[in-house]
Amino acid sequence: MLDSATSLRTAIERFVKLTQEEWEMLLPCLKELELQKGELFAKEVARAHLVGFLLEGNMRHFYTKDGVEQTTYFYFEGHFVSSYISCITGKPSELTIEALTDCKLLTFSYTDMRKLFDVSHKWERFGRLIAEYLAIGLEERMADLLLLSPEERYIKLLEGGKQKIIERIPQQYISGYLGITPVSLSRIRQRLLKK
Amino acid sequence: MLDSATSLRTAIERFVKLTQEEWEMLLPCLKELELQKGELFAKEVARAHLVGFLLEGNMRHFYTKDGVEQTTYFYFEGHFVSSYISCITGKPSELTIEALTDCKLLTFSYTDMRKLFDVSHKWERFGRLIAEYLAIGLEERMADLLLLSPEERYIKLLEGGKQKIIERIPQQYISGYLGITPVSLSRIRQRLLKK
DNA sequence: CCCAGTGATTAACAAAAGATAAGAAATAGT
DNA sequence: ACTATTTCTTATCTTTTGTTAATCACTGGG
Repeated sequence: MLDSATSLRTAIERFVKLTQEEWEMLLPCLKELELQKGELFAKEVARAHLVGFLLEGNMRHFYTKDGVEQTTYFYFEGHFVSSYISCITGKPSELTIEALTDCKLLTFSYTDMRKLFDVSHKWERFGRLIAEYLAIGLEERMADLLLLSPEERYIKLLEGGKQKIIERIPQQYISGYLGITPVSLSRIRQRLLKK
Repeated sequence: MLDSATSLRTAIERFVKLTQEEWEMLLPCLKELELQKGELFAKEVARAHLVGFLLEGNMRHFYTKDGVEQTTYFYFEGHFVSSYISCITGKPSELTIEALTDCKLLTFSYTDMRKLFDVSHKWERFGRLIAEYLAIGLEERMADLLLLSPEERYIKLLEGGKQKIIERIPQQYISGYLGITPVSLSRIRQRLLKK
């Protein structure tokens, strides 16, 4: 627990530096959680508005449309996992987060987080920076979807900093992330090989 | 100036209630700006990291790819206008904001905003809530692009709360917002008429 | 070592989108 | 009111994607 908490603290301090006192405001809110491959994180926990910090493993995050799962995001160690939008809005999440491998997480409730926002300017700032970080990622994602063709998006994924996705995630899920079908991704790969 | 400042205060107070004192922290940072139809807001101002509040008029926001403009967002009265991501990241903006009609704005620099974040927990919270608001919008946008077909996205635009876009924005720009060409949008409209 | 199950590829066809160009409709300016 | 521009629609053709189904490749369990 100590090690894992340290790893969380490091992640938080990429956004704001904490005093020991500030750090100890969060500590009692933390719980450990282990998930086996295939288990779900967000669905049942959606109404509890849980935020996770991924210590080990990979997860994916998908919407369900007409009974079909559409993967839209992946999580790796050292990053926060949450249907954050549903935490923010308070509305039930329409997405599911699934462990792609066995996972270890630290969790805390967004309700507790909100309390920290209230009592601490520093934690409030953390909240701002996390939301900004989210927005930056989403903006780039949206721009890619609007400006690039599926093939260009795949090339960008290959060449861009998202190596982990290529290395660790099955293609059927990557295709969802790119907004196309697995069949179409396979064709794109074939086309690129012939160049 | 007084009226317009009141309108800005109302917009801000949809996020946080301000005391008179807090409000007066922002007041001296405000400047009025008028743009004529076709004039640009963000491009030259990108490095100044200006944030605008739109009092009158409509604007659009577009990326330029291979010399072609791709519209991705619209602004209407009563809303904030900014390449906010570039304010946050400090990187120069790759997007341009253009007045679609004559416009009146109140502006302030993000540098000033940042100072308010430093000295006031309340303003910091405003920063968080703005970023969260941005993220919520972007997440929905991204999900729509990944989950819906162009036709479904157009129908959602027709039926959803974005009436202003349909009413006031030329189709050539709407098509960019939907991620398709103007020709394709015209065909979709034709298809829907025949149903 | 074989077999079942899953994931990836390939094939064939239908539907939709992009590109380009030409024509119709709407708008703005004089 | 008329012309000039711009915007929207329509048409044609090519490219790409979606869909469905069959095949191939890989993995893990017995």
